[in-house]
Amino acid sequence: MDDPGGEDDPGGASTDGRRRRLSEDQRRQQILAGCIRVLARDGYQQATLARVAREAGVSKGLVSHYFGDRDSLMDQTAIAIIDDLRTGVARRIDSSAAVPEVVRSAVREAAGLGRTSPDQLRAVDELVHNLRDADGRPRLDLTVYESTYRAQRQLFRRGQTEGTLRQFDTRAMAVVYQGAIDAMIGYLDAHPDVDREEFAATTAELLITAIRRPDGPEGRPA
Amino acid sequence: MDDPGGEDDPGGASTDGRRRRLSEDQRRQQILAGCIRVLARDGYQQATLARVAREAGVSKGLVSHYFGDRDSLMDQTAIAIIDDLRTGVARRIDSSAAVPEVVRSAVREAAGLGRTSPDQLRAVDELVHNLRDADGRPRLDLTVYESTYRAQRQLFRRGQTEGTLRQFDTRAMAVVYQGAIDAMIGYLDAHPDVDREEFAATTAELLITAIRRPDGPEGRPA
Amino acid sequence: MDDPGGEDDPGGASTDGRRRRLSEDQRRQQILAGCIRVLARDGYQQATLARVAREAGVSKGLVSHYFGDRDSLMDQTAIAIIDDLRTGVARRIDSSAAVPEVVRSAVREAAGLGRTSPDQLRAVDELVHNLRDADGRPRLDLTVYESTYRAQRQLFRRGQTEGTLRQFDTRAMAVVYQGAIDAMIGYLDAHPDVDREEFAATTAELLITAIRRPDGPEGRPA
Amino acid sequence: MDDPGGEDDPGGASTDGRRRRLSEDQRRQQILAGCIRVLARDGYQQATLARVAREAGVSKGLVSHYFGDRDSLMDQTAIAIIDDLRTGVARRIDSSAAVPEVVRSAVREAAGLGRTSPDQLRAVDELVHNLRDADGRPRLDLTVYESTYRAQRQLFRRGQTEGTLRQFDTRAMAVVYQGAIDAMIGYLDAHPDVDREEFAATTAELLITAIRRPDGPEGRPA
DNA sequence: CATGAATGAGACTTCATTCAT
DNA sequence: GATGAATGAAGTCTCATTCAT
Repeated sequence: MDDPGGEDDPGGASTDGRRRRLSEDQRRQQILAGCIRVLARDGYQQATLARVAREAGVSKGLVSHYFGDRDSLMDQTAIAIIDDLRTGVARRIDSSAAVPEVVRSAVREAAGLGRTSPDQLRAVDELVHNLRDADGRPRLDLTVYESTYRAQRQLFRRGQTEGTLRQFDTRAMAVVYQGAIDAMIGYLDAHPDVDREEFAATTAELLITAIRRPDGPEGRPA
Repeated sequence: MDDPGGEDDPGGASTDGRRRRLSEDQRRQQILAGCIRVLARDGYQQATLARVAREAGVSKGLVSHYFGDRDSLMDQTAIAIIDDLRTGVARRIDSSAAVPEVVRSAVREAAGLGRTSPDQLRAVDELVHNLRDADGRPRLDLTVYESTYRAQRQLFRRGQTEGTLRQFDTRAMAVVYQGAIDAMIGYLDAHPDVDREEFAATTAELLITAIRRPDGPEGRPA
Repeated sequence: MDDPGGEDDPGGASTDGRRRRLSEDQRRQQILAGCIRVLARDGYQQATLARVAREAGVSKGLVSHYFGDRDSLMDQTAIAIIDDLRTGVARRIDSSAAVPEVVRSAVREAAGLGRTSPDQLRAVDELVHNLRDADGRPRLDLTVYESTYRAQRQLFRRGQTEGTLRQFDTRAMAVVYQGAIDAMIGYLDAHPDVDREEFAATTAELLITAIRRPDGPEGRPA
Repeated sequence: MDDPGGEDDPGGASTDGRRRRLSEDQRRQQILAGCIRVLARDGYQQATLARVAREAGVSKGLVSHYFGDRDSLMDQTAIAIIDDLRTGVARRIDSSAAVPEVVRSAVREAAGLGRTSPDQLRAVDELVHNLRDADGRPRLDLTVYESTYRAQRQLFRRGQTEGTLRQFDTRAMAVVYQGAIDAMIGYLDAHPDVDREEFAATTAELLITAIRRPDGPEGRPA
């Protein structure tokens, strides 16, 4: 192999002082990764351009070059994370299964994210709570949650139609459900000693208990 | 009394040009109220000392005088809000009632807070997500939630002992429960058109369904 | 006099490290004076806020506090200089005298400005040539010159009516006249060794020769 | 000739994506033309290397390659413009004609430049007012104007010797004359609606009136 | 030769904090 | 006690310059 640059250091600071010319996409990924790490570790306020650049192993100017101003960087970081997380979870869930099973899978996957993508979760939390529009109003709160709620209500309605779920207000349940998931993620993040699989399974059963058809064909898993 | 300023203007900017000499406690309340309003309206980042002072109708210097530096002001604001909210909710709930009834009351009260104290809720949310220790780690997340979880687990255990609740993992359920409450508050805040009472009642029943003893003495409300 | 602050240091940097609380007007004057000196000495580009602040003997923050952003500072500096110069010259000229005499006075006063207010002249020159609107177009060029031209054309017309001046295009002459004045100021500024009074008198006669009624009542001065 | 690029695109951005290999001189002209356009349109401050390069249709690196640093580019641009303008005007003027006629031609040509070379005039104005030596002092003011004044004084002396001009201080008159020309150019630039030929002729007569021998052989033009 | 990705110095601006009044 | 003028430490952003490709 002639390629002297065989190392792959995706998202890591290259600490050799040399300039490296990377493709635009590689650079953007590198910077996004640094931004996510800083957000997760230091919070939105401390996620200054200087820190992001240092974490990504690039100069401050390059961050501005690729992402414009700070607001834009944070916006794009949020979008990238949300997209990533959704894609990943969606890929690992068989959403055509019986609804209680989908709920189990989704809770399990959500808990799994806390292990596989803790930085992304913390970062997106920072972003959701801090990004604001130019007029000062929260930027992501509504958009993100509304689309999530919509998908969950559709899932619940399917379960009701299929008879695995009892009748209930899908809107309220979507809020309860998502709130429970987020709280679980936060709890697991704060308590690394807890058995994640077990906690997720327990949580899933609690939620399923709230929604399943009491005498329905879906009982507890063996 | 010669004092012409007999008015009580709790939390409002005094627009008469005269300095008023208020008791230390009144001043602190005045400043805290301003801080809460700014946090709720503009978010943590924009809650600068200048804005807080202007909103409270006092000088910047006075804020520093009473609360030290910004971090300390925010800390004390968070503590004051949490204390306020807890005291208020606790006073309006008969915690000795049957557990499902306590849950109904608590959910209803939580929803009511969104109407009576929206600023406090938004402000405390900002604070919980942004306050950090000197070493950069989140300051409130653990402390606040742990004590809440503890109280809720005790409540659930009582219900299990008394037979109104079925057996379940109280830890996981506390997390689900608190997550649902928080999500409901956020949802109601973002959707002012929703009937709060009804949404809260619906939410409460969803949660109760998850925990009540199926054939227990506690059925659904008439 | 009880006033302990008897020193007058108009426009000079107070180099004692102590804070001094001055009236808003004094501070503004102090900063404007510093800005003018820097513009005159270093040019528009080098007139950074840091230099202006250092020259004025205040902190950078104070400049922003009183003048907003850099553009606004420069705008206000330009306005202040132009106003100053016009007021001063107008006060020293008897504009009701015969027009050739007014021209002589005006040229003499213009030349005098180069001695009494060289910094203001250099500064305003920098500003006129560099200030631009938000859309990138020159900001002062037109406004300043148009009003000057207007006044001069009125003067010329009076002379023509009174018979001291011959008939000529007052618009073109206003342009020639003002161009000559500006050039003279620039020349005298670049050649400090030249006898200003004499050069101004000579210049004035050249201009008067171009406009006076050949056989009019106004001949050359003895 | 293998060179397929036989077109001459003086000063235009080449929008075909292909690199063209041009002679050094062509490249320099291309860049200078871009620099002049940017200076004329956007002013000295906004004439960044990136903009110049984009306007010229070359890369930033090439600008640096051919012109060294920004100061050097601007210097060379100024020199090129001044040289161009002088050469052009000199070629179109019969400087051996009677002096009043030379003045008429020169004023007319100066006015014509505003039509044929407005960018060059605006650009050189920006440069004259902004270029500074390393020690911060104006770079072009003196040099440029001194040589101009010298040439004009020689012209005036010839007129005095030949009897077409009266006796006057040639130094002061050179200043008046050049100031008038510059002012006229600026005025015409700001007032495109004005009849340039007529304005120039009027201006020329005003100047000639100031300097011609009253009873000399040169009267007004028919 | 030519490009433009990458750097880093430095400008502007905001704001927590101090302190003379 | 109370004020807000004043400071100075960051932070964001731009851009001249360098250099790997």
